[in-house]
Amino acid sequence: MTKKESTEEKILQAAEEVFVEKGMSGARMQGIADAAGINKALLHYYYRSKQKLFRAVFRKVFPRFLPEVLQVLTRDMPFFEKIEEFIRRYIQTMQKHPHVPLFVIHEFSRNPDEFADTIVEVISDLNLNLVELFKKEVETEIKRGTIIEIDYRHLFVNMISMCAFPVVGRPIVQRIGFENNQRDYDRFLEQRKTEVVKFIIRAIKK
Amino acid sequence: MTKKESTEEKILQAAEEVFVEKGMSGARMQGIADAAGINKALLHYYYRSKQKLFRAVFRKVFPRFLPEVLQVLTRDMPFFEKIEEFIRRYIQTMQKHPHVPLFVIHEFSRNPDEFADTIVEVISDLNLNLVELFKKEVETEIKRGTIIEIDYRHLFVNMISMCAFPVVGRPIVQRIGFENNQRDYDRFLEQRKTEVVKFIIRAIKK
DNA sequence: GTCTATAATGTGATAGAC
DNA sequence: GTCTATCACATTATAGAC
Repeated sequence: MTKKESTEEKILQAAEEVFVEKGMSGARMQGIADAAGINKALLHYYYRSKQKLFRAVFRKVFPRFLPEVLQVLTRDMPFFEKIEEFIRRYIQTMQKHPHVPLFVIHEFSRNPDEFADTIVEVISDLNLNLVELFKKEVETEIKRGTIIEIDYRHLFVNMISMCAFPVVGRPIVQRIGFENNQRDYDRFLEQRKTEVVKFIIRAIKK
Repeated sequence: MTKKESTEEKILQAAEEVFVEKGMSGARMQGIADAAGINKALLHYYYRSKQKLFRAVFRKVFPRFLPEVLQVLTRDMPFFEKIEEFIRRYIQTMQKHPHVPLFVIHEFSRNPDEFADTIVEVISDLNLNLVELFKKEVETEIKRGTIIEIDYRHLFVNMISMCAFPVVGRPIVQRIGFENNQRDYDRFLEQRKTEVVKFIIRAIKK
């Protein structure tokens, strides 16, 4: 690895930390430089502007929001097992990168046009057909009579919601429902890997 | 109403709009002054600093996140109907104030200590016993044999998640799953008022 | 109470030496 | 490629007239 690549990578890494924590408008170039252990001017040498650096970070982080986990949907395994695997992995990923969903949603909400192309691009690469694939699979199971009649979009959003929201809203949910006890909430999230699966399957199984 | 109260209220209203849209660090005092149709200096005359003004806004907006809707839980009505009413109202409130949950979560995450007292205070006023009350009600239904054995916390978080997340994550979900069609997504949210209820009841009914 | 003008500082970005 | 020094401008906040 050349020295150039190393520094550039170090900057991106530091920028990710700072941007994800403080958001675009809250982050400071000086803070990123400090986190990277380099000089402010170098940031501009490599990335020209704060906005361009942010775009690079967003491009890097976004895929984790619709994690590779979606790939699970392509596997050849029974429907219920697939759901189980999906839930387990999605919560796992959220636990590993707890700030990602809030970061992605927040920045994208504030500035949809800025990142629409990035999202479309990433989706096209990874997941375009995956939603369609999920739809077909749900419809197949309905015909088979293994699950009840249900709109695949509601089912899918229910799944994502129950996995992502407890992580996105953690600061508040933990404080209100768990006396702000971190260990308890970690246990709670761990339990959800099985609880959510049971809940979903019970809701749709015929 | 005196002129003083009127101006102060106008400022708070404008500040709410701007802060909720851009966040604490993204908002500008000039922008708030413009939105209120007054001069920048007046903001400081009434609220001394940006931070103090923001605190006032947060204090005002937060209760909508755990809406008065939680009060539904205190009503004397059958358990399943109560759930139905809760879901319907919660989604309704989120539709009406779609930016609130993201705003509250984002700002609180970035600065928990700054708002912890506000949250505790509001919760104490409104909802402290409500979670406890929900717990008892769930346990009663379990004993009665009307619903399956389930941890009330998972059930409650599931309910909140399926209502709030589709609104919080709307910009992205709408783009990925609904070709960014606003009407379709509005319809989708409207459907959820009944779909989520059916989903939940099916998941817990014995 | 409300305004204009301005101070005081923060911040993104660039120039230029090495 | 990396640094120091600095510019240009945005932004919060205050002073002081009315």
